[in-house]
Amino acid sequence: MNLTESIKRPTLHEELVERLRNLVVEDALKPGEKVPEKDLCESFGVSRTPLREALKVLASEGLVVLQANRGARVAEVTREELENTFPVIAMLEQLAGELACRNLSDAGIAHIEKRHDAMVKAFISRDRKSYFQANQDIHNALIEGAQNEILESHHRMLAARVRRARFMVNLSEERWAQAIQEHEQMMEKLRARDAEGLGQLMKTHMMNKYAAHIKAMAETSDEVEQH
Amino acid sequence: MNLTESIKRPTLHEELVERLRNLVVEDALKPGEKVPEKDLCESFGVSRTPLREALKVLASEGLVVLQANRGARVAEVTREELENTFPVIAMLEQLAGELACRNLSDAGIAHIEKRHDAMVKAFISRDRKSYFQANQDIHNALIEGAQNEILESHHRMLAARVRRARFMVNLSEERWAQAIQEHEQMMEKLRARDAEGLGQLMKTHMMNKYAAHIKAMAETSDEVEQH
DNA sequence: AAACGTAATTATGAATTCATAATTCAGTCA
DNA sequence: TGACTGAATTATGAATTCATAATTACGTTT
Repeated sequence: MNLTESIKRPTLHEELVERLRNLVVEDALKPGEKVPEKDLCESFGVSRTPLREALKVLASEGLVVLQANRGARVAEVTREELENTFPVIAMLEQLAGELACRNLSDAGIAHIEKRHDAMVKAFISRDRKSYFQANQDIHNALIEGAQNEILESHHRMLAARVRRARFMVNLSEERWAQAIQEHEQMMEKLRARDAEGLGQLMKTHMMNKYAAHIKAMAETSDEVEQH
Repeated sequence: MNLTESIKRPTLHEELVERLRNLVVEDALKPGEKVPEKDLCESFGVSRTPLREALKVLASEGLVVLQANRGARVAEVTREELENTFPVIAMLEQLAGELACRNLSDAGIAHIEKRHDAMVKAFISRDRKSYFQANQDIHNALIEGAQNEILESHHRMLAARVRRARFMVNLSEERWAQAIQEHEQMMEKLRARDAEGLGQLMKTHMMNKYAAHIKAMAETSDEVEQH
């Protein structure tokens, strides 16, 4: 046990940052919506001061936008923002792959292997919910496995901004199969502890995910136009 | 001109974030030091509320550390943090190099060429101040040239954390010459708009900078031990 | 009725106040 | 003298208050 570790007692505003972030990521507060300061204060039972502090932090993370004298709005996820974000996430995932190969313990790899198997099973039975969960677990384990806090925090920030695009819901059958295949390859590289290889694959995997998202978006807007 | 662009009128806390960030990066507030809330309020002529809001933001950027009921301290730059930060910056620079090659205008490249020449001149006359300035300008121009706001903001955040290490002061003659050579190569790739090539070089350039820093640190601590 | 202008209301940014935790300092006792 | 105790002081987190900007509601005019 590390006795130098400081006692964890979250302050009010830290707690609020967490909660508000969830509201935004979970889509309880929709993009473009005004953040109802007063209501939130009441439902959380806090005064405006800590809530506003939390909003400032969220703004610096890009999850909300502050307009002088007009309060905060949930940031819109623009096409341009996604276009800019994906390449950055892809680079971070590449680095994470490289580092995870070097720094993960055998047990850590074994754990990912288990989640991978669960993910494949979920794919076979077309259980989207379990699939997404396993997929998420694998990516998180790889990021954590990199053992680089800076990398992790920046990845988390970017992932939060992107997750709101909810691009996973319109996962096509093709893309799903392709993603599984990519994950198979990733596992091979991880088992072989081929750092460069895994990094390269993770980068590509992320960019393919983006491409699929763009494609799905285009198709959706086509449908809309037809109405 | 874009008429939809909102009017820029910085609020108090945004202004303070800027100013405080500078105080930390410029080393006016030293790592580990307590941030003197009261004094800063007086010298800036503001109340504690906006200043504290600014501190929360700086904390989320990792520049200061908040301790519950004990205020804020300037974050220490640990060896481990540097070790984690450099590879991440290097990846971002790689991406910036690739994107800059594709997105910079010819005029943009010409401008960088000018600053490069100024940098070489400064090297020849061993004018450290001008050298650092030109170097900084070149890197900034390349990051901006990537035309990716997400990339830019995350790079800025990380650069701020690292700049405080003041690793540039102990620039050895060897490393200096090597850096110039690397910059020459970078210019070649940029002129040729070789995106992959420039990206690769910028990544390596950053990691070499890190290696030189580590070496300089080791030598400094050796000297200390001899005393 | 639609458009404009103005007053009332509300929301926001920032200062101030308040309760409490942390720190300093003085006094006591070994 | 030096370590400990507890009161006084200070600093901090959060609530409240206050001034002002933004929004809404209303009335007037055409």
